[in-house]
Amino acid sequence: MTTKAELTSQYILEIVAPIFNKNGYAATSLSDVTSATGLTKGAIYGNFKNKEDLAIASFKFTVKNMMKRIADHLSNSDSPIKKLFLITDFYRNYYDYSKELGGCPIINIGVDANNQNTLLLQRVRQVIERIQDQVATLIEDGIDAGEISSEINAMHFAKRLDTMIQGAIFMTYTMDDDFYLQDTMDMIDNVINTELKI
Amino acid sequence: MTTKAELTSQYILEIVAPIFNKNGYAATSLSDVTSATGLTKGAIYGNFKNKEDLAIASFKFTVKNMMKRIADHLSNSDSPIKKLFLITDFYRNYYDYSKELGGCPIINIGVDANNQNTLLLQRVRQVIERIQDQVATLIEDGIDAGEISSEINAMHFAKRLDTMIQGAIFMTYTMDDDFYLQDTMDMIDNVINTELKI
DNA sequence: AAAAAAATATACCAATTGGTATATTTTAAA
DNA sequence: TTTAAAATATACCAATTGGTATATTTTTTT
Repeated sequence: MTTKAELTSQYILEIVAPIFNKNGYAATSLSDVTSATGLTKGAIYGNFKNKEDLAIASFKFTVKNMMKRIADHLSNSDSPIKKLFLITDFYRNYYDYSKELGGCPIINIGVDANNQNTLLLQRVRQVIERIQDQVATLIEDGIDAGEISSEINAMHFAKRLDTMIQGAIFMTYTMDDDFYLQDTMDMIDNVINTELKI
Repeated sequence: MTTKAELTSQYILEIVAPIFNKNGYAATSLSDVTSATGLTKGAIYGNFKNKEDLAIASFKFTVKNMMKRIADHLSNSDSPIKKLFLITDFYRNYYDYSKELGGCPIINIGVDANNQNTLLLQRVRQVIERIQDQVATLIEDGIDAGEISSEINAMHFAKRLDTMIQGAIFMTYTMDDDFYLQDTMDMIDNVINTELKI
């Protein structure tokens, strides 16, 4: 059964997660939190230990949303190589989608937490590792299925993919220009076609 | 002649620029500034209009340092194509070097200023555009010199290069792993050799 | 419906925030 | 070396910060 507090916690995160994602930890004050939610400090501190706890929960909330969205998109095919193309397809719409979340949580919190908040940085690293593991597994599945060249180093390629995608997201956000994201996805599609695909 | 205040301004920037770069705007307080410099608010506000003015001056200071360093490195060759390789060569040592600056100013301030500080974001965009223009010019020079294929779209390639480099810097910092930077430079060198070089 | 428990609101706290007016010191000009 | 000007330090300001103790309300259990 869902208690009142659980509903409130969920409601707080829905409202607050994009704010932390957009502004970062230090630039988000508790008055931002209370005024956005319409709740008082009593309600906030009744549901979260402190500001850091709320920021971490917010990051987890945003990432969970994002990961579910990717997983849903990838479920449109059973073929590993097609799933790879579905990844680039997902990121072609990422600028619009991620704006709803307050930006890309990995870049925003990754940069914000570096030199600032160890716990948050740890979380970001875990998420990056998880994503890379999933992509690497996908590639290995593709090799096993005879869709992808066995010459490919799965984790190595996963890291390259991730690096290019993060670069594209950063550039698109900073320059407010979707070209970077689209062009990078073109490039990755091309690599998949010419280097991975059998 | 250099006045006392000019020396002080310079001194303040030397100390404070890495702090703003590391922590971001909101997470850097004026007490951080005074305690790091050993000066009082009187001295700070005598030399800078306000916190924002100091943050912008800090960003300019850091970028100037970085741009000079790149320019110096590129002066080791007159050949445009060799200058391209010198760019990747420069970024192979970027993690260590940029740590002295408090991190990569483009990524740090780019992310920090987005949705937060319009003036700072404008500055970041200008720097990115300047860098891309310089790389594009380099490629055009290479085409004119017969070193680079005339098939190459200079600005297009400059943007791709920039995107990959920023992605690599972000990943290396966030994961504290120089692999991303080294591997991306390997990749770019390979692209230059196989797609650009005549 | 009454009582117990849970959740939220209120009122407060000391510390810190960016910023300023003014006093003091240091520098440069006469 | 005196004097004017420039630079820096001091002392203060209201507003805001994250956080807490307690009062009140709401929910759940009996």
